[in-house]
Amino acid sequence: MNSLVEENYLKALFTLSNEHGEVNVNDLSKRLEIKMPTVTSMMKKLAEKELVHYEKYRPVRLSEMGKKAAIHIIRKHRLTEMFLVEVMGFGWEEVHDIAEQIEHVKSPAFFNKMDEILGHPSFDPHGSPIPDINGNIQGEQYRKFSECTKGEKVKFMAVANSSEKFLKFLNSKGLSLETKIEILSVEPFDGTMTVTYGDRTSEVFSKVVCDKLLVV
Amino acid sequence: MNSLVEENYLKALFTLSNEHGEVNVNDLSKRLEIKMPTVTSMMKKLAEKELVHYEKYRPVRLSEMGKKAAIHIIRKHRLTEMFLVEVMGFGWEEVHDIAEQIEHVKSPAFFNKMDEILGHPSFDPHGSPIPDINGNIQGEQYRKFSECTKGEKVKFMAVANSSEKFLKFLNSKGLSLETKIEILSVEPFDGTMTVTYGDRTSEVFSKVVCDKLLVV
DNA sequence: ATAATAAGTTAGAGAAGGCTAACAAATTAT
DNA sequence: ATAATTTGTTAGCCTTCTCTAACTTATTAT
Repeated sequence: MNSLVEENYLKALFTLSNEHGEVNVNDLSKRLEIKMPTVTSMMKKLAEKELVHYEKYRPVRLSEMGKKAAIHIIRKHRLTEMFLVEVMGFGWEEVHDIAEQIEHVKSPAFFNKMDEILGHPSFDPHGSPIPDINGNIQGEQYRKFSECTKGEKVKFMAVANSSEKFLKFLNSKGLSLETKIEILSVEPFDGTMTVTYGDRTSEVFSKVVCDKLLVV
Repeated sequence: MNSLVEENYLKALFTLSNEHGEVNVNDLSKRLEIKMPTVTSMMKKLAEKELVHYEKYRPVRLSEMGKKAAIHIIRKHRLTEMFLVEVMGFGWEEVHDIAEQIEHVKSPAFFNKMDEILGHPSFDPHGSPIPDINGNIQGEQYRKFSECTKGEKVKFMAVANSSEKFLKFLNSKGLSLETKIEILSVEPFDGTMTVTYGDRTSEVFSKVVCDKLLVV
């Protein structure tokens, strides 16, 4: 069995490799807010346990075993988020930190019960896919909103970041998943977009925001 | 903030002192399955943090602060058990180990939401009182069933032990909370009791079992 | 009252996971 | 091509929580 700390490394490794491809010790260090020497030594340990492939000075890759373990934790995290929103009535901006703790609970029965109560959902409240019990992930490939162009009409499907601050910002803009957005203009200089959706006739979003919106 | 490990010591200290009065290092050691020298050194640490009163070779007592912290964890544990049974549909025999993990979650909002969804329950699925948010405990004082005598008719109100094994035994005997039990006879030699309840005309319970049944 | 047993403490060690300081390798910029 | 910068590693140390071995105090039994 992997420790809570190991689980956090595996999860970070998985999500970083989905975001960037290759994952360096430095990326992990920044994501986990743990100093590089500590990360290096953990990589040695995880390599020893055959959860990662690691050679010094080279990027780190999850092994098949490591990937399986990571997906299992991500499943627990996302099921928990869904449960917190759908069953307990939390807002999508409140659930990340709680799920971050509950994902480490050791009890297949607990998460299977959540899954059952929720009717085996495929996506969490932030639009991220929930792996099934065998680790299969419904592979929706979304586009970054920031890469869309003037005149396009797209549907907001997921966020690339579940921090409370960002989600509260979206709440304040009345923007929720499944909303259809039309791009009125894109400022070439800094990527700022002017858009319309729902009853908002004209809202302006910076590139920082648009980068975190995933659409189809 | 207290660590998960400290929380477990505080909780054990609280429940043991409710069961026995004085709590010795040895009692804690047995309950937590941690060797005595480790317990001794943790007592020093908790005394340093003013969570317990401790002098060497003497029994340990929780300080007011320590008691408050312990009650807070017990509240989280019992709310969780109630939630698992009432909202998620688990059996009373399945919830202890899961609650043991979830009780350490740091999120007042999470437990307050449970409390609200459950309608501020006063007792958990095992009949133990759930402290309210201010630490007040509905102080029902139950009798040990094993101390009752022939001819008495009592009501089963709580169990003194929530282990899966014991609760599965009670399930197999069709015995659940609120059941009225009549004592047909008590064997003076070993305290074995012959009883009747529900549709069971004659069941025999050893003292080991009767000690764990709390009645009124 | 003293011997035997149980309970408690001290000392020292170890695993896990974190850190800083110093150095080495790799990458980027000139 | 070399210098500067960034990234990664090694070495050594710290804290938390655990242990065993050896010793001391307290309790129980004769």
